[in-house]
Amino acid sequence: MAMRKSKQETALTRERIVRAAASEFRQHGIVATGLADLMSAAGLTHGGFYRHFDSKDQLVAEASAVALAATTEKIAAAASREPGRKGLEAVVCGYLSTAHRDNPRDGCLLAALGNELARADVETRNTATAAFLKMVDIVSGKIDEAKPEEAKKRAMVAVSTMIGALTMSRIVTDAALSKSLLRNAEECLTSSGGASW
Amino acid sequence: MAMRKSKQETALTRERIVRAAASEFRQHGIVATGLADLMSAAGLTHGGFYRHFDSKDQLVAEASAVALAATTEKIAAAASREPGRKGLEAVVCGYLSTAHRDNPRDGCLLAALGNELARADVETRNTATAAFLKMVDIVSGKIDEAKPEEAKKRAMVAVSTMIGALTMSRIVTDAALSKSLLRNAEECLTSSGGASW
DNA sequence: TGTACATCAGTGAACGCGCGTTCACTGATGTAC
DNA sequence: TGTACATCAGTGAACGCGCGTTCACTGATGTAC
Repeated sequence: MAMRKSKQETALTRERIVRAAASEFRQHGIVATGLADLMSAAGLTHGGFYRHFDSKDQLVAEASAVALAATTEKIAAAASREPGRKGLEAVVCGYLSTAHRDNPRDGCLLAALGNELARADVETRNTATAAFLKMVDIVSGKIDEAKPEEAKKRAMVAVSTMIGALTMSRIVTDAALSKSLLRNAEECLTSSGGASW
Repeated sequence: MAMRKSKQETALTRERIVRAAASEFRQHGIVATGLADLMSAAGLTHGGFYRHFDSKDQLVAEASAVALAATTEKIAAAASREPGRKGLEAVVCGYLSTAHRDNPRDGCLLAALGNELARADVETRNTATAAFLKMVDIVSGKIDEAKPEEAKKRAMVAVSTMIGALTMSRIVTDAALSKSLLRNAEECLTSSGGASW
């Protein structure tokens, strides 16, 4: 049963653990996810964990980085599909979809872990900060009717709105309200010249 | 040492536990807060917990209700201080203040526990839903330039923005960025006739 | 190319610890007469 | 009003359990000659 694996297999195993962690943390939260759960989700026993990582915190940092990279890539892809405001709409619609709401395990880490990230160690929070700024930059690049500085401000608020609305849509027990939350935020963020509030 | 307390004292003790829980949960998260920590924060030993509550989940529900009631009251108070848009500004400035950011233990539960609330039991989530709607109603009442239905939509988005921006301001490791997050959201939510995004 | 040996990925049991929960006990409170 | 007794808030020890972490062991991989 127990046996050494080739270097290639070892690297794949490590990736598998990180991906499983990225999913499990987003689904159940960091504190609530045990290493044993996580390793068995990756198809391994928990004893082997420390061949790959120094601690749970290190895995949290790596898994967070992987999860955030996936999200920024998705957002960048949606943004580049169409130019200007149309691209912005694609980003917002994707982020504020019921599919995203119902699948935190492969969705945005910032919305899935919010408060736990605020309590995570510095490395993880640095990664989260960088990812947030990247999202802001992508969105900002799609607001072409404003000066860059102003566009960045608006983008920062827009991303905050997306995170807040998605988070609330997952908390709320009323299905209609949950959907309204997503749709209202979407409308508000994509209405071009309309009134603000 | 161990002795029976009067009914009056018992009621006060119970209140003390709920208030301590409301603080500790918001500061450290629900899962990360142990009953022993919590009881000693209330000046008691952990053994006595079950004289007052059936389970940790029951305390979570009660503490959440108390915390959320305090926040909706604060918001209502700020809103009623001045009429119309001025009142809205007071609400937003208070919510998006650095004082609020730096003191989750007596701040908004929705921002402090975000993702953990999404995983809490139904009773707790119902309470959170009701509190969110109350906040939306208060804000909505201050948007007097729009029709009630439209005002409610905007209020829902505004509250989502507030929660998202406060959450992000706590995650981010860059102090200047953290402050920008709060200020940009504040500006955006209080600028009257300006462009949207 | 083939043989001998060191390496180390993964297993499964164990470590101490703190969790939520239970319980025997204490002794002042509250009640019955 | 005073006495006798039941109640029960709070203590502190203990319950089983799962946590993060460590470790002896296995045996195929990788390396040295």
